[in-house]
Amino acid sequence: MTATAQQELASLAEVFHLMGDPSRLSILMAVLEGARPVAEIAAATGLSASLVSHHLRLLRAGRLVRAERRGKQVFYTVDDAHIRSVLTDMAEHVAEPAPAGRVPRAKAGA
Amino acid sequence: MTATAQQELASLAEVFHLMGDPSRLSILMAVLEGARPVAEIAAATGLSASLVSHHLRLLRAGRLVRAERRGKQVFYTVDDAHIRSVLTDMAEHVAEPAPAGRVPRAKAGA
DNA sequence: CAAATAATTAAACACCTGTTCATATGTTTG
DNA sequence: CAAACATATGAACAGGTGTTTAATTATTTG
Repeated sequence: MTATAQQELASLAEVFHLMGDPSRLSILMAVLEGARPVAEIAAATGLSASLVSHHLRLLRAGRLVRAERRGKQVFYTVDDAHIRSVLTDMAEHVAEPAPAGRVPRAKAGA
Repeated sequence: MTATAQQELASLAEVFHLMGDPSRLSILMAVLEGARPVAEIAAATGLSASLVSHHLRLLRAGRLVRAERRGKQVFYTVDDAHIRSVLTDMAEHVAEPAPAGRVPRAKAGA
């Protein structure tokens, strides 16, 4: 594997890692439709403003969301269209029912 | 937010979390094109067979990969087409160059 | 400038997670 | 059955991560 491929893999993993936390994911969902201020995101997700802010910083650093200040408030939105399609795709995947008789356990009785 | 929505969110986050680790992501990449035995995955990714096996168990539990035994070897493949499209989509996202003048720092000089 | 609102940051804690090393399980072959 | 190969599992360790509480920095408004 080339060095640049390694780097792209790391970047890709970083993005997924950012989406792999329930709090962050709900934040992303909250700003999926349009720009919203932090307090509103906090209210919508049920998380504290502080925690939301913490996560938003990570999401911003990973370029998953964009920030725009309007007066006292700071509005956040999803940065990219890809994020949108990914969230949609994965939602479908998760929605699928699990085919029976998969993921066999190691032993029957144990 | 409804209780089921919370649950779907958790499931969704779990899937992303599984993809959010460089080792696991490289394993997924390795089995993206077709079924491969553990030893081959280990060789392709540069990870130990033990570590690959550990991760494969998690990926199996999350239904991201499927296992099939052929003699001494166990072949693994990506479980679902959605995973494929997601990986493709996100690869594109990451490949995009960062627009200049984003993610402003807190202070100019500091 | 002081007060109030909105958001960010810092420090600390509890918990989880990836990795390694050693051992065990399963499977074929002599 | 014993040996060899392929994979899986268990225990233990190091480092990372999400969350909370408290304090701080912007921004508007009296």
